[in-house]
Amino acid sequence: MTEEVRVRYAPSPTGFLHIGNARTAIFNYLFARHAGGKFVIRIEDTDQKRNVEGGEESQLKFLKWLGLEWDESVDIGGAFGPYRQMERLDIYKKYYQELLDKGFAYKCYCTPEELKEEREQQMAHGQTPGYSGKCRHLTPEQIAAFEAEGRKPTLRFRVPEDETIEFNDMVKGHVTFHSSDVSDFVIVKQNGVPTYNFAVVVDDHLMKMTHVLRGEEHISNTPKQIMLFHAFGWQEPTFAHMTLIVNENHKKLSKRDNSIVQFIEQYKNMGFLPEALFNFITLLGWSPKGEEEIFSRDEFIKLFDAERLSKSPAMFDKSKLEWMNGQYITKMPEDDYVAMTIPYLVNAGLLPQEMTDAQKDWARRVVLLYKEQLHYGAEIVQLSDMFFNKTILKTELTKDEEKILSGEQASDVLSAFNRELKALDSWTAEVIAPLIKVVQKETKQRGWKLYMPIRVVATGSQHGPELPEALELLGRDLVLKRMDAYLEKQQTV
RNA sequence: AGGGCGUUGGGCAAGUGGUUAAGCCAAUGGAUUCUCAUUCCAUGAUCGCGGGUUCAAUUCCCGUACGCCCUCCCA
Repeated sequence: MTEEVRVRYAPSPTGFLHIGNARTAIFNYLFARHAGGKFVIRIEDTDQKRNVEGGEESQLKFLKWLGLEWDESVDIGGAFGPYRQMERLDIYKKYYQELLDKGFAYKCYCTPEELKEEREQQMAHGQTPGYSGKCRHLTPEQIAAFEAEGRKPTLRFRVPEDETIEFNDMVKGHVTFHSSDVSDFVIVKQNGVPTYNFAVVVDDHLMKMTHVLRGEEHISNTPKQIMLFHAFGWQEPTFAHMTLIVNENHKKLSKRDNSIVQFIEQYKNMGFLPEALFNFITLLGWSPKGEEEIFSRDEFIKLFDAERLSKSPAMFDKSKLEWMNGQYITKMPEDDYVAMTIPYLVNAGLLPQEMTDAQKDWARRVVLLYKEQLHYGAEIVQLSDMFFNKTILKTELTKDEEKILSGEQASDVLSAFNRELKALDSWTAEVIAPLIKVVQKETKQRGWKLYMPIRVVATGSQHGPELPEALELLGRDLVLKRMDAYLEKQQTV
């Protein structure tokens, strides 16, 4: 019988969910679901100083928003709880006591200051920084003396002298470390709380994790953890160290990096869709077999294969994300699209909070004009700008606009069109469109020379959606005012 | 400084001991269109560098450069 696959995403609540976190969570999730196994979320909150208020909540909230579901965690419980490390202190105690009793660990009375100085000395002499092992063989008298001083010890793991630690990484292949490159590391801090490297091992064992998929930055922690597994006589899980995600400068994405939008919440606020983000993030450091790039969550579950995790760093390509999100927006149901975009216009003060049915309908039509080209929700504000800018007569024209209006034909076209528009008793794209043809016949102008003058004067911009519909939505009043104002100015000049 | 890992066109990325070295994004050029957008077509890599193994290497081995990660009483 094969063991049930169990994997976990183990965030520390030191911040909100960012791209890197999300990627790790997604891969674990896909791996578990693909194998029909369990996906667990465990909160690693042993660094109380760095924990931030709301961090844990935010992690779960945005994971859920992205479409992940988990089988065990702080919020829904499970058979292997508690799932918050600070609630597992008693459990850890039993295990580190065991290591102490068996001589795998010892008490270290060095102060942080002493250690820091030691490190700096080593660096200054060009040596590899690392703990010297000073407290490895303390006599009972020395210990008593330290205790009498009121010093509180940390617990350090006694790293074996001359041992090769190796493992088969699902991504990197065979990886080897030598124990002499690892110095005795702290497993329990002065305050009695275990460190990450210790707690992970105990938890992963107790929670029966079969695989550990995590970021590559953990690869050098792995030998430490393996030594702990061995000290306990436990079988270590299979490791998979995923590529880092790097920014445009090829640096690891860090929470403090401002060159890139990091947090899932920010993407949500900008109007990125969870499906698109999920899709995009999954393609960071992993690739499917064929040529397709757009996949649903269920398709990913079916396809996911850890063999195809890539070894080299993935760069976060914002423009591709925008493209991908645009693909999802294009396929979105119209109602959803409208519901997503309108709030951005309201927030920008361009639309009233409370709208009449007519206003709603108008806004809907405006917004729908851009459905195919919108990359993300917030972009609607700039894209639809021409429907909210009520300037009658532009005073400053761009070079192109000047060129468009300077032609002799421009005024003819404009006055002819203006006259036709005024004769209209209704105002819809359907009745406006034929008028352009009428003007075409009358002035013998067509194409660029026909449309552009009208567009520039009536809409105030040389770019925009289909002219007749744009004019309809701009409204009769505004369009006529603009044309009149322009023509009048032409005459006075 | 030590250890680990990586290196395929601007970005992502597939792939193989002998191929025209996929595909996507971006860029540029072109076609269509009143413009933007859309759509379509086109354009670009001697696979970091040097050596070796081999009839043959981007693919295997060694070295080197560069990059990144770790070396914390952070995770």
